[in-house]
Amino acid sequence: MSEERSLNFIEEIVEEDLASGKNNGRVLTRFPPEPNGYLHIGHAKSICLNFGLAKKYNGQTNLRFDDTNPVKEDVEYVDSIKEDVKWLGFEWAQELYASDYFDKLYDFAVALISKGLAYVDDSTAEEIAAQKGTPTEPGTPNQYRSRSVEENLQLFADMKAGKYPDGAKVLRAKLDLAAPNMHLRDPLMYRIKHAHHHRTGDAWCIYPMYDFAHGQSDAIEQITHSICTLEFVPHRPLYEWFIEQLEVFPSKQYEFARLNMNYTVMSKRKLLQLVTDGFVDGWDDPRMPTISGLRRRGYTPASIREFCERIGVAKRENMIDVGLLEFCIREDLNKTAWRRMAVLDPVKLIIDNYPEGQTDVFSGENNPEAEDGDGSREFPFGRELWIERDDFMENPTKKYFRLGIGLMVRLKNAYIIKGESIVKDEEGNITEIHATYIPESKSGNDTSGINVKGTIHWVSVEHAKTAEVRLYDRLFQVEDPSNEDGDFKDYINPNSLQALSNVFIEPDLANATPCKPVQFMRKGYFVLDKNSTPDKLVFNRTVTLKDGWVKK
RNA sequence: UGCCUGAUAGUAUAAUGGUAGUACGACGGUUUUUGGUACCGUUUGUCUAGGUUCGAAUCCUGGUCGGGCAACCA
Repeated sequence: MSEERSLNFIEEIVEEDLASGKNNGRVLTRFPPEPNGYLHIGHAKSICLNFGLAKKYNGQTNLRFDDTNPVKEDVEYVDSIKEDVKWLGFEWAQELYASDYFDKLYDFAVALISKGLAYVDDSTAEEIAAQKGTPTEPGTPNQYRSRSVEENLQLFADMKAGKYPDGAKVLRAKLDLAAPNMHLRDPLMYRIKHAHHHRTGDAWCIYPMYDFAHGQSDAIEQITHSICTLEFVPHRPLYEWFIEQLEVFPSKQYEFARLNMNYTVMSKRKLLQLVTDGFVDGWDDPRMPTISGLRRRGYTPASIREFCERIGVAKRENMIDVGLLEFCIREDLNKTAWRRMAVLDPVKLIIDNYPEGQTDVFSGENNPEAEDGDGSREFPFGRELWIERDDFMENPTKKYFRLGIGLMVRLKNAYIIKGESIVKDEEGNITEIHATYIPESKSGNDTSGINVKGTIHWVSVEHAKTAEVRLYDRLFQVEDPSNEDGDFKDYINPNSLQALSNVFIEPDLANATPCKPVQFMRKGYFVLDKNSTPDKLVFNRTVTLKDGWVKK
């Protein structure tokens, strides 16, 4: 089936390269995160693309941390990134760091200075910005641009030696201050930062900029296909210029459109704000579009890989409906998750004609999708049960086929019952529903001849365990919070988390284990939260079941 | 009034000069001891105006609209 799928434009490029014998048939990609935040679903797209390509064409992928800005980076992020990539199911050929190449990069810079293609500029950031001109006006050179090679060499060495404070000088490429492409107007190559680096410590006080680190790292590793997102398209001429001047391995850069998904944000900067401002419970809050958040929410690696496969890879801006992600996790979990019964919003059901103190034990298959039901488990039945409050309707509409006075419904894996009467408190809330059961309708041995339309889930009052259940909704109230007026945080959905502290679950659920998703029948897929304990079970709802019932 | 880049159903994504497909969604139906699943069916599209061609989503020209670019961020 995968051979029937048409190729995306990058696969086409790779196949052309393979056909023409380029790189001797070698395919080496890289995934290059900056360790300044946690990975999100957009990174998953890039991971699946880079690792998937290598896998498909017998190549390899390096994990390379783009750690050239020490003030923003941290080992916490390095560790989380490695965990997330592994969890998604991918193996990198080498774990590398741009900082591994600092010596090499320094030599590259010296080489460019020696060729008269780079110079040390003493201007302030503001002056440099002003001298760059605007997109419609060319930039103007300053006096530093004409410094001699010897002077530049000495100054750059002094920069490295720590003779100057932050911001005092920068190293710039000498290109074209009138270039229509702003990135070619003498871009910065090095800046001074007396900052502690998470790997190189205090060995350096000058750090290369992205444009003078990324392509060079690609070349050092002999990356064949360097895949990045669309905003780097205007950097490509620079990428190629440096490679050409340095006469290093000619890695090629290709750009695809990043993933956007509605009702969330997809930038590390914004996600960091949600974390630091306390709108969520950390990077792995189940509402976050981070890999770790999705994992805690109950998403599986396979479902995320499938999602990345389905969204495709192209060059046009896109906005993916979060519904597609939900489809992918339902599709996966439907086949694997064991079915259990849990009553989220309980109301008491009393079966008047069922003897007090009597207990039946019923059983139900773990998964009706599996050949043999994937085994089964037992659960007790008694005179008093918890059922879902909205599985009863006092004045049922014609199309409602659950419980009502005089209406019959099947208790899943047990008996058919008929609603008889209700008891209300002073405020008019239903406190008890009374019903009678049909003894001949016993599940698996039904001789009643009665056909009911509806089946509802239930839990025995006497035997039920309790749990906390957390229901999640979209984090934002609008499709594209970043594109609205004002601050994106103004559009946060105040009801994105609903915690139900008194949920009744069938006894077998006490054996639930983390990482093992379950389906609460008719309610959705759930997974144990990382903070769950045997004494206080906490379930996260991954996703609801698709609801084909439109009320009214 | 610069440069780069893109435009195909509601959303994504194919068709690489030769019947505009697929998936998700929506809608309808069959099955069902989950209003789930499965299965079947319906619906909706080439930004625009010209041109080349026997034939254009595809090639050419103009326009329109979207995105990116002027960080000592990546």
